[in-house]
Order: sequence, then structure tokens, then C-alpha cells
Amino acid sequence: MVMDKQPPSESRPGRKRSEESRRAILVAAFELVGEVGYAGLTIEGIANRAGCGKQTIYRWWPSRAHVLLEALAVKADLYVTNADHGSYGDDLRAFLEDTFRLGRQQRVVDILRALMAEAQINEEFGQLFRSAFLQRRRDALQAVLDRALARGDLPPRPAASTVLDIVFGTLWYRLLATRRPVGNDLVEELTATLAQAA
Amino acid sequence: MVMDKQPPSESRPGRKRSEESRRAILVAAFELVGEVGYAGLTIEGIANRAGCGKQTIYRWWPSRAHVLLEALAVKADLYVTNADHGSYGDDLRAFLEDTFRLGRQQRVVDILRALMAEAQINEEFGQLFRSAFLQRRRDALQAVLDRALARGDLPPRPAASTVLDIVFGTLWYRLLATRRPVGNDLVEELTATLAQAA
Amino acid sequence: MVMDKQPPSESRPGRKRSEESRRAILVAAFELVGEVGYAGLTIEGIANRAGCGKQTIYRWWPSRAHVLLEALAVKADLYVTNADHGSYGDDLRAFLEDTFRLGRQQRVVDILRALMAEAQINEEFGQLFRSAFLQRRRDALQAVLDRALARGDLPPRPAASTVLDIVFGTLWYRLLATRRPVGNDLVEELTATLAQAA
Amino acid sequence: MVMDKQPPSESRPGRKRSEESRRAILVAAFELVGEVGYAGLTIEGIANRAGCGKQTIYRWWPSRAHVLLEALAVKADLYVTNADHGSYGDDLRAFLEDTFRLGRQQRVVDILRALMAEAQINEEFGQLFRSAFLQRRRDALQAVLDRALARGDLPPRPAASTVLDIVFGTLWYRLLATRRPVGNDLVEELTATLAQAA
DNA sequence: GTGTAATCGAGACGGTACGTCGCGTCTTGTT
DNA sequence: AACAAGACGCGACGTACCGTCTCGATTACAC
Repeated sequence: MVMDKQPPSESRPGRKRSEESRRAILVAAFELVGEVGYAGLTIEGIANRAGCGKQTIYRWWPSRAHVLLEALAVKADLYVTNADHGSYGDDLRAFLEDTFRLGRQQRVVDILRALMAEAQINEEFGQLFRSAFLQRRRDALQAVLDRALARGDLPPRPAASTVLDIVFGTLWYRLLATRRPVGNDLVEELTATLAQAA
Repeated sequence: MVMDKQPPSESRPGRKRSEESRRAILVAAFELVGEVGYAGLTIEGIANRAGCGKQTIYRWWPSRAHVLLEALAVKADLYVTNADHGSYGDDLRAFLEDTFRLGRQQRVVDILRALMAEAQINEEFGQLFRSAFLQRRRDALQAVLDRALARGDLPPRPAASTVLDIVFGTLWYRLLATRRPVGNDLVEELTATLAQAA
Repeated sequence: MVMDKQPPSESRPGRKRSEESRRAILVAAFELVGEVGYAGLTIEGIANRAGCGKQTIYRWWPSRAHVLLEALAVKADLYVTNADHGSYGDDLRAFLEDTFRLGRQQRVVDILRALMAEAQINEEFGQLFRSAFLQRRRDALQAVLDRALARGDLPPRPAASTVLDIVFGTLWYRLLATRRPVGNDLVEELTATLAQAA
Repeated sequence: MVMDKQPPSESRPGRKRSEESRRAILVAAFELVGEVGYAGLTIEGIANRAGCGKQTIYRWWPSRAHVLLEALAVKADLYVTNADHGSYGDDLRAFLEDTFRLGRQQRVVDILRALMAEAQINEEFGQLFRSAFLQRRRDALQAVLDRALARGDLPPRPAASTVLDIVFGTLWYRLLATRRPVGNDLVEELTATLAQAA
């Protein structure tokens, strides 16, 4: 997940970016957000915990949210499998199970809520979050729908893009609004609602 | 919508709360958030614009989000009708049309996104936002579902609470994540998906 | 010695300037410069020592040198007497003794050197230092010369303004360049050189 | 004027010091101090202007003031002649004219003021400035006095060391405190005051 | 009317973090 | 070894707001 400035691949003069500092910063951000919450997370705090200067953070990330997004990518297994289970219903169920599994890790959920919040407030981060995180999730589910379409077992309604909105919308709404855990009962209901014979 | 401290109803000595200041503060908050965005909205800025002291704001609201929520309640018509249209499908369609209408007012959408963001970051406000705003929306839709249940035309799946999550989840996801406008096509797809004979 | 912003004399709304903070800041600056030297004197350090916020310093003084100048005015007796001793020679000798007495207090000398240095580097402070400090010294000696002129015992050379330059020049050069103490031998030599019959 | 680290004269392995960089650094320092003032003069700025790395400056000079002192030595003709004019009065007058000539070059004066200021704040530089600059001036005038003593036309008062303090004190005071130009009238007044028959 | 009490606008206060600047040091690859 | 380049840990800068605390003025009820 490319989300920070990339050094040009050709060799440049000068000292190289410190991989040690980068890791220390990501670890510090991940730990701190668990300890003091996103509201209490500061660049200064991350720098202190990581044992680096503030400038080293500002050099590579534009905001604490950018740091946290990369920390999440490093810490959490955010990827879903894309195996063919033979039918749209089974593919969809598998996708939802994979996805919802993340939604049960409190630390990950707290970070996701914070990042989605920041994406509403900070437009620069919002664009990155949508393109580098949210869109990738949509792409993964889109692959399932494409396969169903090719296979011929995709119900005519709702339209594919609406399926994406319903699936991710329901998941995010649970995280952001009701705060109820996302369980397998929800997997079943969504699968039944979306994959049933129309 | 009770969201700020209430002066005791029994008469007390001392100067009364200034309704003029209250209005000026709500108007200032509403205007400012449109001009500088939620990230740039500050208590000091509101006080300056409203021509009042900061203390007057802190006396009656705990945070800028609380002010904004009340400003929204004053400015926008947030309520939906609850007329009986004869069938679950028609009731649901009417509810969605009413609700989505709000989602096409950019100023209102921007404020809603900011408030949902703040609700993730500020737990005190989060509780208020969920109970005083989000839950009321759910209650309104629940009334539609209750009527359908009584009428006997509510499909067995998905469960009522899942319908709520799907409807509001899809709406919020459009606002927060895809930023695509919520149009009547979505109304039809949701109605068809949720109210069809299973 | 007026050297910081003056609140208008007419009563204004709002909380009054804290005299307690003002004193704490001046004391802290005076103590700190003795402990860490002018190079190590920082606004942040003064604020910490004084138990106040940095803004409270910035609100009333434009730079650490301005603080230090006022601290010096509070701490040190910078004024010289102006009694008539009957002759130019005796008046001059008395003035020099009064003035040089300050030059033997190490803490005061260190601060004066720092302020003269800052006056070279910071033009805004330079103007204040010249008008509020250096010129007042010159005025005091000028009074001695005016009396001698009226009395008729002022040698025709050097011109009065040159006498000022020689007296203060020699003193400051000792402080800044040679760092040799200014003793009574110098008083006698200057008196003899400047007040002798030409 | 020896004021920076000297590479050992014996031949050593490795690349030789770049004379080109040395000149570029001195020129850059001299130009920059004229453009942005001493307060705005930074090692980074010098390095950028000179097209060299910061390390190359730190390798050879301990501070920006050291660089500036050497730049001044390169740029300005700081030396005074020491011809015998036959009498103490004429020797002194010639010395003062030579010396004051420098005091009319604004760029040089600005640098001298900055260096004297730095000498008050930075003890390491202060020692160098006194021994490598100020003392040399005193030595030159001392030679004039020595010759007058040998010749027999040195007035008994003031003492030689006091003459030095008065001459340089008056000059520096004009530069640092009054900022009035040092003109030939001052030369005459000092000559008359110090070289007259007592 | 005359306290007494709560509100108001104004603005200073002690704090915290911001994002920037420059310090002096340390790689890194080249000369 | 010195060089240009540039990242690094560090510390202070001056600013922005936070939420609190005087101030004096205003406004209402209770006596």
C-alpha cells in the first residue's frame, strides 16, 4: 500500500532514509493510539516514544493520520483471499467472513474509526484513505461480483455498485454508529439478502 | 432535541440566559463551518463571529460539536413524515425519499460528516450524537417496520434490525466513503432489495 | 524607564494584567541569565521558571532582551546623583565614581554586555536600548557639562559631545573589549584628561 | 591572522583541503551578512550560497562568527601603516585617520558590530576576537606610543594603556552606541586632547 | 429602592501542541 | 581524507486555541 513519499529509485546523494526510525515511528503510533486514543495522539508524542525528532515524521508523512494508516498496514493483515468457492453465494459468504474478522479486533476497529473520522475532516487524508484503503476493499468485492457475472449466477438486482455500498455501508455503520459487533448472523443475513434467487 | 444544559425551570435570581446570544452563536457556528470547514472551526472563532465571550459558549455547550449539532437542528428540517402509504414497499420508499432529500443539501451533509467524525473521536459527544440523532432516525424507520409487521407484509428476512443497518449504513457510506450523491435510483434499489417477496 | 507596552490609562474591559506574573518573569529572567548566560537564556526557560505561559511573555515583550532590560531596571539601581560639587572637575569625578560603581557588579556588567550585543543584532531592540538606556546616561552627564558651561569652567576642548563619547566609550570599551575592571585610577585619569586647564 | 584550524604542514594521505570551497564560503558569508544581516546569517545559508556541504564549514570553523572574521580579513584592508611622522601628535593623527577610514565603510562596520556582539555572547569566539583582532589594533597604537616615549614627546598623562582605551573606546562607542559617523573632526579632537602639552 | 446573584462581553492567564528553523552530527557515494 | 548531499536527533521558536479566571457592566428577582 503506497501511501507516503517514495524516494526515487535511482540512487541519490546523501544519507539514506532510516528504516529503523520508520519502524519505530509506526510502532509508536500504533501503541500510543491504543493507550491514549486518537484524540490524544500527537506528533510530539509519537516522536518521543519513537526516540526521533518531529521533523523526521514531518519529512515523510503529512499528518498523524497518514502515519497511523501506514502503521495499520504494517501491523494488521488487511488482505482478503479471493478463492473461487463455486457459487456467488459461497464466494460472498467467504468474503464477508474474511472481512468481518478484522471488525472483531478492537484495536483495528478503533484505528479504522479514527481514520474514517479524519478522512471527513482532513481532505488531503480523505483522498488517500479512499483511494489507498476503501477503494481496494471495493475492488476485492468487485472481483467476486465479476466472477459471479461471468458464471451467470449474479442476481439482476441490486446493481453491482449498490451491492458494494450495501455491504461496506452496513459494516461501517456498525463500526461507526451502532458499535455493535459484526457477527456471523450478519454475514448470513447479507448473503441471503443479496445472493438469493430474485 | 435536548442536547445542552437546561436552566432549572423554577425561577432563580440573576440575569436570564440571553436568547440573542444563543441564536448568534448557532448562526455563527453554522456559517463558519461553511466558510472554514470543521477543521477550522474554533470556539474562539464562533465567539468572535457571534460577538460574545468564550465563556458564554462554554457555559451552555461542552464542545464545538455540541454547538454544531444544535445549530443543525435549528437550521435544517431533520424530521421525516410517517404517513401510512398502504404497503411496506410504499412506506419504505417514502421514508427513503424523505431521508435522502437531506443528503442532497451540501451544507447539511458536510455538517453531518463532521459530526459523525467527531462522534468517533470524542466519546462524550459520540454518546449524545448516537442517542439524540442516530437513534431517532432508527426509531422513525422502526415505526415503518412495525406497521409492516402488523400489516403482515414484512418479509421474514432480513431481520428488522438488519434492515435498519442496511438502510442507514448504505446512506452513511455514500456520504462518508464514496461521496457519491444519494439519488432516487438508490431508493428504488433499496426498496426492491428489502421489500421484495422473498 | 518605559520600555514595554503600556495599557491605556482609561479603564478597559477584561481581566487586568497580572502584576504577579510580570514580577515572576523579570525575576526569572534575571536569575536565569546569571545561571546559564545570555546565550542559554530562552523565552521557554523564563516561562518555565516563572510558572507562566510563553504567550504571557510574548504579550508584553517583543524579545528576551526587552525582558532583560526591564529586569535590570527593576533589579539594579541605575541612577546617578546630580549634586553640585562646586567645580567641573569635582562634578565629573563624582559622576564617574557613581557610574563606574555599577561597572563593578559582575551580574550587572554581564547583562549590560548582553544587551549591548543584542542591540547590534536586533534593530528593534537597538533603538529601545539607545533611547531608553544609553541616551539617559548621556543626558545625565550632559547636565554636568551644562552646569560647567554656565559656571564657566568647561575647557574649550574637547567639545561637549566628544566628552560624552570619550567617557562612555572608555567605560564600554573596558566592559566589552578588554574586560579589565573599571577602577578609580581610570576615574582620575579621565578627570585629569578632560577637566584639566587646557 | 590565524583563526581557523590549520591542516598539519606535513603531507598526509587523502584529499587536500579545497581552496575553492574556502573562498566560496568566505564570499558567501560576506555577501549574505550584507543581504540578511547577522541575525539572519546561518551556516545552512552560507553552505547553500557557497554550494558546499555544511560539514565542510564545520570542519574548518567553529561558528559563523569565525567564518565572518576570516571573511572580513580577506575582504577588507584592516592594516594600518606605521610610518614615523616626526612627532607624537602627527603619528597619532595619522593612526587615527587610517583607523577611522575603515569606520566609514558601512559593510565593514556592520560586520565589526556583529563580531563585537558575538564576542559578548560566545566566550570561545570572544577570546579569539580579542586576541586576533582587538589586541592587534592595540599593538599598532602601542608602537606609536613607544616611539613617542623614546622620542620624549609623550605627555605624562594619561597613561599609555589609558590612551589605548580612550582611542578605541571612543571609536567603538561611536560604532556601537551612537552610530554617528567617525569623521576627521573627531580625529582632531582626540589628537588635541591626548597629545597636547599637559 | 436596594441588595444579591447569575449572566454578559472582554480579555489575560497557564498550558499543550503545532509546524518550522537551524543546530551540529551522521551516513552515503564520489573525487 | 575531503567533498556535496541530505537525513538524523534535538531544542527553541513564535502562534493558535484550549478551557479557566478575573474584571466591570447589566439584568432580574427577593426583600
